[in-house]
Amino acid sequence: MSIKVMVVDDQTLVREGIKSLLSLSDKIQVVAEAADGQQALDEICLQNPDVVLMDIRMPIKTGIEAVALINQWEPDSQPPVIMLTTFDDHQLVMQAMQAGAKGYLLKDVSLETLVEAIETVHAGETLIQPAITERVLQGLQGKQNEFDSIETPEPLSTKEVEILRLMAAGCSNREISQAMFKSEGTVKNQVSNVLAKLGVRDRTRAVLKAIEQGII
Amino acid sequence: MSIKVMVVDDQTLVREGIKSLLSLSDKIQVVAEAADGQQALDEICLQNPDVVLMDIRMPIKTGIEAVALINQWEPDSQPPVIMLTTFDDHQLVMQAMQAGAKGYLLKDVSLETLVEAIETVHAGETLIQPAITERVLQGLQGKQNEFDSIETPEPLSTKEVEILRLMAAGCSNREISQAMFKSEGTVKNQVSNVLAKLGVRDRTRAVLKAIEQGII
DNA sequence: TTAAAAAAATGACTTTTGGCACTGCATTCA
DNA sequence: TGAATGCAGTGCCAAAAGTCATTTTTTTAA
Repeated sequence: MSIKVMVVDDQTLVREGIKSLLSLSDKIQVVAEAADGQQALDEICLQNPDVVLMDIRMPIKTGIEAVALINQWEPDSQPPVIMLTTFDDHQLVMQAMQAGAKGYLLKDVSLETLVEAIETVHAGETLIQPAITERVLQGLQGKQNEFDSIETPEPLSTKEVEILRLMAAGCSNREISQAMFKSEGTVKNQVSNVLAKLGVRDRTRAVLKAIEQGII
Repeated sequence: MSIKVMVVDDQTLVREGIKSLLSLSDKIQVVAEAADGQQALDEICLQNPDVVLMDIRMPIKTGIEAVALINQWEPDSQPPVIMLTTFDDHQLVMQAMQAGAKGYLLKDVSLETLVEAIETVHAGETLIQPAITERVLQGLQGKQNEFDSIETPEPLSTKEVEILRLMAAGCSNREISQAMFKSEGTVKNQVSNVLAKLGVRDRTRAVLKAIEQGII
């Protein structure tokens, strides 16, 4: 029994393309489509899809409005909605999630990933990607979520900035220790301090944050 | 005899979708694809498509840059290029036209329109306002930017780009594995491949390189 | 249908990272 | 004097990252 999917996107080429693509999978059956949020609502009632793939930016009724309205229906008649997004959409994506979308995927995703995501939400599970792609969407100049933003931007000492610069140059702890004539253990401690002050958990993010904030 | 078409778009879903869609028409045969301008140039040499459909906004080399470079080739080896654009972005479109594109289409067109557009440019005509555009082209084809990438960076596969983007979002291997519905071991292998192809030794450098080259 | 190729997974392994607790040392300031 | 602070170092530990060889699965092509 294949999963009944509905595709909502205002761009004909994209919508038809995704339809055509999904038709290659025998696990998926595209049973409906729509070019805007309003049409989507109507079609869902008519066709009862198992899963809805919905673009965010659409005329008449946006994907966000559509999701919000779907969420007011009786739980049994609510199909899970996966938002399809581009890199430009971060704010909208968060709105959509709050409105009740079950997850979102970048359009930059492979067919296999898409199919697996559809299967996942159809099985009643939540897409894990949201928490992750959020950061992709936010990109380099992303803003923090509310919890992080309470952070006191704890100032880095001169040495810590030096360390951070070397980290951002791609140096390993050992290389940093050699560059700064310190023991590797000391460097590790310093790196830990930097991570803590920046509120991140590993050096990759520290570097990203440093670039973000123009520290380097 | 069908028209050999190449599809260039960085968003996998869109690219594959258009490919799949075009395959429905027996007038069209998709013989190649690419995810960025650089790949596009390589593929054109290899596959000799009759017509190229190209997105404007892409990493590494934009559609505009790619068109500009194609236009430096010998006239016989220049396939006509149709730009695909998401929004009505006059600025970029005009740049692309000046760089030598034969026309542009919004992605919001039907399959039939797309096919007709392909046939049109394949017949040697220009898509929009031929008289005017043609003149504009004549006047502005002298100046070219010459940035040749001497290094041939080994091209990343679709999945590898997906991985790299997640890496650049600060995701751990485990998070990536969850986002892509793969095992952590597989992700480690893939990450290793990405590192090798980028010629770097750890993920921090990979991310830095990705940022440098605009992959993310 | 079978063979070859690509993608995915596994397991064993080494290195790197990051966290933590604790010591020592020098400087500053009340 | 002594408490506080910042910097350096040590040792230990667990987790994550990265490498490699190999197997299994899936896809693709012949």
